[in-house]
Amino acid sequence: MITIGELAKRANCTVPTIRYYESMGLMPEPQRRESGHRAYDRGDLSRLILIRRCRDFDMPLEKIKDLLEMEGNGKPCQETVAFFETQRSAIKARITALNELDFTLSLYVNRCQSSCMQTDNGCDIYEQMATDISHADKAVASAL
Amino acid sequence: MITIGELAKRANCTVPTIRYYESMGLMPEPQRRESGHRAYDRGDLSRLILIRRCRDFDMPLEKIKDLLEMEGNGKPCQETVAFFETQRSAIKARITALNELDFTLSLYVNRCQSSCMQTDNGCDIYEQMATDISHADKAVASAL
DNA sequence: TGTGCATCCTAAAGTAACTTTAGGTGCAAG
DNA sequence: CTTGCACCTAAAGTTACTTTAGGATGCACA
Repeated sequence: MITIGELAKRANCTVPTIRYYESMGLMPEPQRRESGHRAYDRGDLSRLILIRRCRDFDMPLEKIKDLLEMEGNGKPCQETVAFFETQRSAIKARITALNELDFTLSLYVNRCQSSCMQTDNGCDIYEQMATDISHADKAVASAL
Repeated sequence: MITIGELAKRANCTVPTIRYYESMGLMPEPQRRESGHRAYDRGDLSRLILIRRCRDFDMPLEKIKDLLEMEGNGKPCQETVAFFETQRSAIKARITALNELDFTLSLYVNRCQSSCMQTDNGCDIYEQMATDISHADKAVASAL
């Protein structure tokens, strides 16, 4: 049996986060020591790691709850796989959008470095940003 | 002069978002018609688009506010460029993390599709997720 | 045995960036 | 003239946490 602090360390999250998951019904109410301190076992750790992993995929807590409740009942695969495929699409779209943003940022930075930061002319980065509604925006808008 | 609905459409955001920005001091209090309806001009549109663009870069509203306040005072470049460089690093890290997540998801999906979804054996996706603490996790943990 | 100091407890409030709701006004078209 | 859409304000709700307040516990060290 391990403490909540240990559990947090091993699952790479904070102590209040674990208590929060408990209050939301994602983590079970654990056993307690005489002192009242929570005592967790290996199963709790697995469950918490699973939750964190799903959160890495931006799965909302409600969905994770559903998934965890499905866990016992035979064939969660169809639904889980479908959800994961959806997540993969979202991830790809997000990557595309981020690449576009990175490109746009590089333009701004380069322009500043080669122009206004050298010459003491005024900087027009704000005008650029406000007017530069490129194809990137549509990608971003639809992906996020 | 355009309505708030028009402005929202052109800046690709919602009407309440604009009112929210106003309440946060990012958008100025606009002129009003006799009816009390807000009336915006071209400058307001530029400003809003600039704000949205910064939000695309995940710049927090407070930072955007600072930037907008710097706008008049000569040389915002140094600070802005530094911020953008930081954002670019964050974006790159995020892309790396997302690629790892996508890869991990593809493993799960492939495994289900070639195994339990074919054979009616039980699905071990949850066990996989709970135990598979690969190198990806560290990347994710540090990038987000 | 005391005495710090980290860790634990609960309950409640705060955070970011919006969205949603409730209850009402203005305006153009049929 | 009434139907329906866009607008108004103020307040509460959302998600996934984090932070704070005010105590209790556990453990190493003198």
